[in-house]
Parts: sequence; structure tokens; C-alpha cells
Amino acid sequence: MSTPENTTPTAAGPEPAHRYTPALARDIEERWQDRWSERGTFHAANPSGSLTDGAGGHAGTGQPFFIMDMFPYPSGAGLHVGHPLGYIATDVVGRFRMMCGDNVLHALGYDAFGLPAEQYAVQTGQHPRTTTEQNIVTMKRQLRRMGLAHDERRTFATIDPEYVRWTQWIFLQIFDSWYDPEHVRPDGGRGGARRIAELEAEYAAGTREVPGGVAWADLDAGARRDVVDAQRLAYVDESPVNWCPGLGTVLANEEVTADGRSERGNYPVFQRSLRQWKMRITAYADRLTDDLELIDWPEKVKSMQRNWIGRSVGANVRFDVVGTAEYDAAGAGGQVEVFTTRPDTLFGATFMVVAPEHPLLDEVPAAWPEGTRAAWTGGHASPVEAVAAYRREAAAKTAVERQADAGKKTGVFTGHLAVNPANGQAIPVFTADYVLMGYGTGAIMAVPGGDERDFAFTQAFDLPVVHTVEPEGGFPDGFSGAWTGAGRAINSANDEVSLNGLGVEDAKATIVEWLTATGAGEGTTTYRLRDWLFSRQRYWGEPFPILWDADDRPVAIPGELLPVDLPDVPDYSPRTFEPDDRDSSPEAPLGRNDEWVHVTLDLGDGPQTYRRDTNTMPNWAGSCWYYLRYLDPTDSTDGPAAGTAVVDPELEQYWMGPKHNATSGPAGGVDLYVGGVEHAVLHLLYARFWHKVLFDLGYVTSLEPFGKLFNQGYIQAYAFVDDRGQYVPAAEVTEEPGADGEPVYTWNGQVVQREYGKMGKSLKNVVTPDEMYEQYGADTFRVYEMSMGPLDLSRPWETRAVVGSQRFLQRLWRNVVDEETGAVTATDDEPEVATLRALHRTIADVRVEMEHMRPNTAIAKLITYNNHLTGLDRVPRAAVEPLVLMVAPIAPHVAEELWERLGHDASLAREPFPVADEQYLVEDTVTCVVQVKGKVRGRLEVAPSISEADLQAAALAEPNVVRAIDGAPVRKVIVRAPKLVNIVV
RNA sequence: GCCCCGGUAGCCCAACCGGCAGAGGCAAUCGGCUCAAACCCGAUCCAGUGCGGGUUCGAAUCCCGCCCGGGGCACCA
Repeated sequence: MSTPENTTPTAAGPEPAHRYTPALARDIEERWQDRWSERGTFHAANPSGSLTDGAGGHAGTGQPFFIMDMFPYPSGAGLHVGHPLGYIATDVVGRFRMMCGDNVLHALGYDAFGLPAEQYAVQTGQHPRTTTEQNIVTMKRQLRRMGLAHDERRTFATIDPEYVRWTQWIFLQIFDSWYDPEHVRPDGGRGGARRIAELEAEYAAGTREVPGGVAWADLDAGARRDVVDAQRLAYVDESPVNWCPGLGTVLANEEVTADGRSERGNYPVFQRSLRQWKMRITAYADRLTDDLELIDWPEKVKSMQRNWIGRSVGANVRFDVVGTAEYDAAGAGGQVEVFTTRPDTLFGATFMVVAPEHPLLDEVPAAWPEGTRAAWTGGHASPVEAVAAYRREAAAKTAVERQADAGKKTGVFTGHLAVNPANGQAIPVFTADYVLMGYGTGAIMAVPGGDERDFAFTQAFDLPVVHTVEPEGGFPDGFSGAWTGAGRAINSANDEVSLNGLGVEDAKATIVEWLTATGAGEGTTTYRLRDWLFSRQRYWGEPFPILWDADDRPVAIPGELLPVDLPDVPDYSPRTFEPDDRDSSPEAPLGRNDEWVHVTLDLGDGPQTYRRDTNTMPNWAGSCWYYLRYLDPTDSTDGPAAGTAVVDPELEQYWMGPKHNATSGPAGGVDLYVGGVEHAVLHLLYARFWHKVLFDLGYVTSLEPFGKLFNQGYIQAYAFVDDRGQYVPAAEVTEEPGADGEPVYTWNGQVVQREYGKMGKSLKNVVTPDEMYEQYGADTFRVYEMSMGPLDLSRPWETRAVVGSQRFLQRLWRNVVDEETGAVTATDDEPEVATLRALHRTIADVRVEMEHMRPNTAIAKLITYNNHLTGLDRVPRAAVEPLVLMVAPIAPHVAEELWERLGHDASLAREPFPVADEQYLVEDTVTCVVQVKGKVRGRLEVAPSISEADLQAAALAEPNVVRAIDGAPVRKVIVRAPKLVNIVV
């Protein structure tokens, strides 16, 4: 891309003194940015407390409108032009809503804990707080220069001690809660978080049964705590977790990709059994799924969340196993429980499959039972050998290999036989890696007649197939395989129950009823979602506000002792390992400061020695609740609730409560949340979970944190590679048409190839906002970003096209100001009717486009109208002032400047957005298109009110139309007065 | 393999409930301004809507089947 920029005035050029140049734009922009700050123009007014608007008033009659951008991460690399797209978009919406009279709350904080900040600090050899704070300063400067209408009093960073305090406070609320599935919530729903004290009280009173059936009174203090600790929403648990040696920390499932690597850094991840903190997000699985109905989010993101939660309704069925080591002919072997979504096909279960890790396989028969077929044994002499070999093989397979083998069915007979509870048949139990230990019960009943995978397995292992569902009208000719579609049950009856003839849904209900009655199973629901692994072994995160006592049980640090600050440690870089060193173990950097770790405190029963928890929270913690901080960044120090809760309830209700304004839904929440789709299941799921806990505990009234979500597209860029595959600076590449008409790209005389993708340092194609401010000014940059296309679409950056936006603003400037003298040229003449028509048409259209977040088409209409004014000899003030106001949300600095020069003292930030006058929207005449057989043959200028009959007559008389009909008989005439007539001959 | 989004001029993109394929911008060409050029001003050029069917008086738009690009999920019982 060649960028022969020549917009900078040079000494040689006779540049008019008052032209809207980048230099003048800079001057105007910086001046207005200062004024906005000084006047508090964008201070959002709370209904009470110290945060008032710029004039010192509390929230008035305007409806509250809360806009948010996804939390930026202050990266050391600085911004490129792709980053601000969403910020400009929200700014445009915010400024527009403000001009429509809303009380707009828009601020921006910084998500500053986490791996990249830590890695950047380690690289540069400085403390992460130092580099992070520097990065924030840089980013703030870059963003301020863009003219964003943020309330800067409400900014913060997650690393601020006052912020950490509340992150830890919320953790303690979650720690102090358990989930009661029977609890009736304020919103009428069933199931919710309750305080641990209530659980203890119910145990003590005997109104709730203690797990294990013991009596509360018989338990000592330690045992009681164990009972309670196991039920907390934040709990410590020893279980298989994702251990990533390359990062030196454990990771949540959401942070591991499908092929078993870390999302960040792409290192291998291993399953290790470790004692770690978890959050009981699974308790909220139903609500997290169901409440998606209540919010205005892209369907794509909703489906990704539904998919991730993976609710699946079915039944658990228990099969007796008769082949256990201590074989008992009476059937006293163990039982294996399977999960199935198709209990109606139980009669077709001709074998069972358990995951290689299934505990049933810890003991298998010493010899193959009678009836074992050759294909089942894998050539092994005994089940013991066969199973051991297969388990070894499966364990050695990486997630990637397992992935690649999907579809190929491997497995082996375990020697166990199980009894199908429906028909009493003994069926073989196989182990195969297509059954996963981590889902359902780790065991399935295999129904090859109704499941493709099970059928594929029978093809490799010589197993019988029984169909239990027959499609309407019988199986197709020559059908063999699994029938997964609708139909009626067949082959499904025993002495007590018959499904035959029933449809799938009725059959499910009938068999579940029978299973429940006989005790062989019951209806159940499973989820793909697992509890959220919440601890990390890194330095740069929030410490857990938890102490471990002498008995190694967790104790909450009292609220008044928060925040727990990060200790100084000799080395804050994490202990990392060879990425494939699966036997390594995590080591928390916080543990390196002994003085910090060991504390003596009096928590009510005399001074005791405690050991601090040395984990840190994942960086999702800070972004789980930051939207609440914007509402109440000062802890309402002067309000009645003064710092007793994470947010003043009055403020939460005003800004976020259900139906807090005309467009807010039943769940309430942020009115517009803009960000990339990459957080679809991480941040957005975690934040919803925390919000629901806070709801249950009575701290918030909104059911959901984000009422409306919008995913913006990405700004992409071209990159160029030479013959050796090296990237060359994109800005220095020139483009020429080649011999075949295709463009040829050259750099320093050599031909290079063009690629399309991200903007990045290593791709040598970064364009920064600072360059744009320098070459064009912030307003031009904003107009260009907004005019490139619809907000939700990704599109390529093209620096040389920016000049179009600059020309627009220059023409607008010239329509008000004389370039030579600087004098205001707008006249007090009454605009002509044609101009008024154009103006009011523009107002009406721009309003619609702005309300639907389509700044690209709004800008197109503004340009059209501006071009109309350019064509006039003299531009009337009454024609250009509304244009200045309409431009203001998009190019606010130049609009403010023109507004002031036009003689207005006050900022236009809260000036009412123009309203169209209906009388200029009706046209004198409209052009009616006359089609003959769908082809345009003539046009008529007619009155808008023309009747269908008159229009038809006029159309049939039009000379071109008469010629086109050419005497053929008219069969039909379609009239859509006043715009269209179609004549069919 | 399944699901979602997209495909309109050389490029980025408009086109509301099916009704004239073009709002805007970039590039290109020509003209005006200029000693000349840039800037600026004016004008022009350019596609029949990825492909094939269907419905309709009429399809970019609705339906069916493909192709291409982007994204998500992927042995989930």
C-alpha cells in the first residue's frame, strides 16, 4: 500500500490560512478535549451522592442509559487503528443518546492483572505494577486524543487496591454461600445461593438432613466444617485439573482448546489430580441457559453459551455387572450406571461401553467368558491383559491423537457381562476411548440400532444390532445402520412394560416411569459445563483472602482487613517448566515470601498462627464485576450504604435494574455492551455467574449483567511477504496493475505477495491512531472508522481511503467558514424549499440510521446533504446548523468548533438532536415507474395522492409504454400507487 | 461432518415488508482552476447481484441444491 501523503502543509504550498488542515484539526481537538474535561461535560449524574453532572446536578428526568466497552487490556505494544473501533462506536451512540436527552453513563477502566502483563514485565525486567501503570498512562493518552465522551471520574484499574478489595470481598461472599436448589428467589424462580450460616442453622435445628445421615450434634467442630466447606460455592477440591507446565499454572476448562492446549501461549495441557479452588458454576447451569431468553444478545453468542453449558436431558440407568472378580451367580456383582438421552431405546442396548479410565476396569475377570467372539479380544489371552494393554494405549494418546482418530472405533471386551434391566439379557461390556470419563457417568449403553457411533462399533467388533424405533411407513429398502430419526417403538416390551407403538417422547416418559418404579434408574439432566477452576499459580493477580488454620481448613479473612495486597517476592516470574513435562507440579510465586505467608491473627478465639493461601485469582475475576464499579466508583462514601456493599443498591437499581428505561428488558443490565466475540464463553459466562450469585444474596436487582450485547467486527489489514517468506513494511509497498490486469505489489523493487489478516507488529502492517491524528486529525479518523462499513463486519484498513473522510469535513468547514479570512460565511437567509426538503429528509433518515447503530449509512446521508449545501452560492445558517448537530456524535470536535463560531456559547453535547419537520418530507410529485412484463419501459411524474385508477390510465397512455405493449392484449395490470405500475401482456 | 454469518462496480460498502440494482467513499479517466503541479471544484467510466434451479406480474431480497470466504462446534451418549 503506497501512502504518498501530502496533506501536511508545506512551505511551498499557498495553503489558505483557515483551511481545515491536520494542524488546525489538532488545535481544535486538543482545545475541546481540555474544555470538556474542565467543564465536566461528560460527567454522568447519579441520582444521589457525590457524582453529579458538570453543573452539579443529580440525575433528572432523562432516562438512564448505560453503555460499556469490553474492558481493555493495557498492552505494552500500544494501540493500533483496529482497537478503537468499538470505543468510537459506543462513543457515537453515547453522544447521540445524550443529544436525545438521556442520562448517559459511559466510562472506561482497565483490566490490568493477568498473564500478558506479567510476561511483559518479566521480559522487560520490571515489576508488573510498574509496566502496567506505564501502559495505562500511554493508552489513556491515546484514547483521550480520540475525544471519547467518557466520565473520567469513573475510571479505575483492576489492580487498584480499592478495586482489589471488592474483588476479594465478592470472593468471600461466594465462599460464604451454598446453593439451595429449593430456595424460592425474589423473582419467583426456584434455586439460589444462601448464606452458610443458614445452612449451619438448619443442620443444628434438624430441619435439613446432614449429608451421610449423621447427626449434627454428633460431629465435632472440625467435622462440621468439613461438611459445610464441601458445599460452598467457592471450595477447595482435589480432582483432575488442567495443568500447563509451559505456563506454570493450572487452567480452567474454558482456557483449554479442543485439542488440549492452552488458549494463551498454545502450550500442552495435562490432566493432573491437584488440590485447587473451584467455583460451583454448575449449580447455575440451568439459570445460565434459561435466562439467555431474557437478554438481547447475538444468537451466535447465545448458542455458544448453550453449547458450552451443554444441558442434556435423559436418564441414568443402572446395569448389574455379573462378571466382577468376586463373581456371584445370583447377580451380586457391582453395578454400572450409564447416562442416556434415549432411554426409550433401552431394549436395543446390545452391549455396554465404559471409558478406559472407568473404575469398573480396576478389576476384570481372569479368563474370557463363554461366548466371547474372536473379534472382541484384540488377540489377547485374557481380559486382564487386554484391558491393561488398551488402558495403556489410551493413556498414551494425546488429545490431538484422540481427536485425529475420532470415527475410527478402537476398543476391547473387558470380560465383564452386564444385564440389560429391560429384557434381562446378558450383554458384553467393552471399553473404548470414544466414551469419555468426563461426560455423563463415563459409561454408555450401546444401542447400535439407534446411534451412529455405536453402530460403527458393531461393524468393527461383530456385535448384534436390534432396532427399537421404526420410521413411519417402515425402514427404507435396503436400510442397514442406525435409525436416529422419528418413528414408533418396536421390539420394546417385557412382562411389565411395553413401549411398542409409542412415539419417541411418549416412549421416553413411559420407560423412565418404569425405571423409577423398579429402581433401575431415573430421569436426569447432565451438563457439559464443569465447575470453574479458579486458582492460578502466578504472581500478577488478586491474592485469595483466605487463611489456612492449623487443621488445614480455610478461614475467610474478615472484610475490614481487605484488601490483601500482593507481597513483595524475590522473584515474581512464575516457575515454568518444559512445556511437555507432565510430571512437574505448580509452584506459586506468592509462597516465596515466608514472612507474608505466615501470619498471626486474632479472629475471635485468641491469636493464632495461620498460613496464607498463595494462589492468585484468574484475570477473569476483575472483569466479572467491573460494570458495577462504574456505577459507584467512590463506594458511595456519602450515601447511606457507605461502603458496606460492592455497589450502592440505589445506583444499581437506577442504572441497571429491570426495565430501568424504555428499552431495558425484564432482566435489566447494561443497555449496550460492545466488544469482540472472542469472550463468548469465558468472560461473559463468568460475569453472568457472579452476577447471579450477587442477585441471590440481594446485592443487585438485575437478573443479568448485560441486557444488550453487540459484537463489533475487526479491522483487518494486508501484509506482504517476500520470496523468503519475510514480512516487509506494508506502508512501503507499491501497487501497480500487472500485465494480466491483476495488481502487482513491489517493495524495494522486488515483487511481494499480499496476505489478508490481522494487524500486528510481526506482520509489519501496523497503523497507529497516533499516525492518524498526525496526518488527518482525530475527527477524520473517527469518521473514517465509522464509514468503513457496518459495525459488525470485519473489513480491511486502507490508509489511502481516509482522505475521503477528510474531504467531507473540509467541505463542511467551508460551508461555514471562509478559508481565506476565517470569517463565518453562513447567512441568515431563509433556506429555499429544495434545501429544506433535503435537510428534513436527511434528519429523518439519519435519526433512523443512528438509532439502529448504522453510522456508515448515517455518514453517507450527511455527506450527501453536505454536498448539496456545497452547491449553493450562500449557505444559510438554518440549513447548516442542524447538519453540525448531526455530525457532532461522529466528529465532535469540529462540530463543537463550528457550533461555537456560529455564535453558541454552550457545548452542543446536550443540544437536542434535530427533529424532522413532516411538512418537508412529503414530495410534490413522485416518479412512478411503469414496467411492462417486469421491465422498466417508462416513467411518470405524478402526485403522491394519485388514485390507482388514474395512475393506471396514465401508465397505459405513456408513449414508451404503448410502444412496448405494441398492441398486445393487456392481461393484467398491477398498480402500487403512487410508485409503480406493472403491465402484463 | 454439523451449525451460524457473508458473497452486489477495480476496492470498501448501500438498496426498509419482493417493486427503477446505487446512497456514500477510495481508485481510474476527462474537464475547470494554475505558468505547471498538488489541493480544490465539476463531470465521466464501471456490476445485473458467487453458480444452477424454483416460486412470482416482478427476485440482490423468498425457497431448494451447489461453490467460495470467515467463524463456532466436533466420538457429549
